[in-house]
Amino acid sequence: MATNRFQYALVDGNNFYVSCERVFNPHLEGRPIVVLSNNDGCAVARSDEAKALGIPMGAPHFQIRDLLKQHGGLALSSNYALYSDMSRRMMSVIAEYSPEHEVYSIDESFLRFTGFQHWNLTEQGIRVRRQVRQWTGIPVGVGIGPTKTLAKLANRLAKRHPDFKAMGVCNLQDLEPWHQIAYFTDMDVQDVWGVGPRWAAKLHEMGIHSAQDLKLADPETLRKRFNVVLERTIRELNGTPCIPLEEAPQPKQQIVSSRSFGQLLTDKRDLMEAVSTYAARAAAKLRKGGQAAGGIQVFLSTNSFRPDDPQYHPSTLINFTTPSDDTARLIGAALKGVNKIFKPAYRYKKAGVMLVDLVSNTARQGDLFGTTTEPQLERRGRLLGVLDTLNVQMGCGTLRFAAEGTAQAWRMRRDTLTPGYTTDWEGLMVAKC
DNA sequence: TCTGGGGTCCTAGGACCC
DNA sequence: TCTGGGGTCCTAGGACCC
Repeated sequence: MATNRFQYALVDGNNFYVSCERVFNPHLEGRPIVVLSNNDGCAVARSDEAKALGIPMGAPHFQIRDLLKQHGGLALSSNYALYSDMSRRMMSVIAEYSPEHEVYSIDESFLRFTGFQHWNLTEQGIRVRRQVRQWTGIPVGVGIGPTKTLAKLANRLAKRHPDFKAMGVCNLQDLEPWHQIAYFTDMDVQDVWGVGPRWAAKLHEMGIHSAQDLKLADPETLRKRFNVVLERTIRELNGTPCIPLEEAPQPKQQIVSSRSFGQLLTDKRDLMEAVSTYAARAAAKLRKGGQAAGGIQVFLSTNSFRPDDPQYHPSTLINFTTPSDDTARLIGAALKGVNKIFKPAYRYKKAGVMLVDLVSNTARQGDLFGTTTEPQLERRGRLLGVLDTLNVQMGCGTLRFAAEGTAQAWRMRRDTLTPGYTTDWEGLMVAKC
């Protein structure tokens, strides 16, 4: 492989949520552990032992409960407050290794090395891995290559291939060309970043089975049969960077807040409470990003896993005359939406809101026909600021609007939630002598 | 009984304008 | 006998990601 000016490293946590739990509870080591999605629905993270039992990603909890029990395993409710905090700690360690750093997801980040030609990046990979482990307790894998797609691919080898697993680092630069071809030929095309199940099936039909096949495919032809995204993937596999490093988070284009309910709902008041809560949560996210929404979409849904039940999946969009970040206004619009689409006699499983047409709060258009004056907006902003601060400091939902309800019969299930070890004074560990 | 949530980008096709 | 064409904007749907 020719030496590029840049090299990318992808550092990501192994079985991240499970690893976060294990940091604080050593009894979880060596056992099949899964972390469940919201509402304790299905497995979203699995320990190696759980994977070895054949538990697939997304397996419904009720289908794997017995298997886990038989093997001394455990299913935990997800503790996102804990995982976000652990993520922040992990990222701050990783960021020390290059001035060019992108946080790609809760457990993954890219580093770019520019002008590090004389460094041994494999050594750097080993160091970052050791340091993250030592400082946060999280095991990570490191993949290094001349593009993001290749770094992802190398990371997969680092975590899964016996040749690299012990070291936990795979640097494509270290491999002889024939050796690289062997690894690429060994990898199914669906395991390439950017190729999902649909495209993989179509590619297999065309005789493109492995990462190596895709690398050698004609980008122009595949662009016509698929789209420009796949063309970029092919070019990236060949060492041409097409996907930029995004060091600053991009402003959001939409904000979604939705949840399945702990039980099926039929009462309109329950739905109104739930939707109000989601609208409030979305509004808080909106203000955190310094944005305002031009509209809000509300949706309800029955349980589509029960095809014999009457199905109903309505949605409606309410546009504002001027963009807003005011919880009260968003809740008001959301409730209007519920009124519009709610029909009795259905059993609802899920509801949500989506904020759309987001604009930066600094560049907001004034309300030509509105009655709200600047000082009123100003006071309103201060009030919402206090609400946000309190909810961050004292916990989400400490201060809320009456429309969100108090009993909240529809709240999600979290039967096996672990303590907020690093995010809640009550969850702090106690050392006993 | 029990099946997640939150995002992005691309494309095709229709509406509309001149 | 004869009925344009090009550009832009918007939306829905489909694919992908974690």
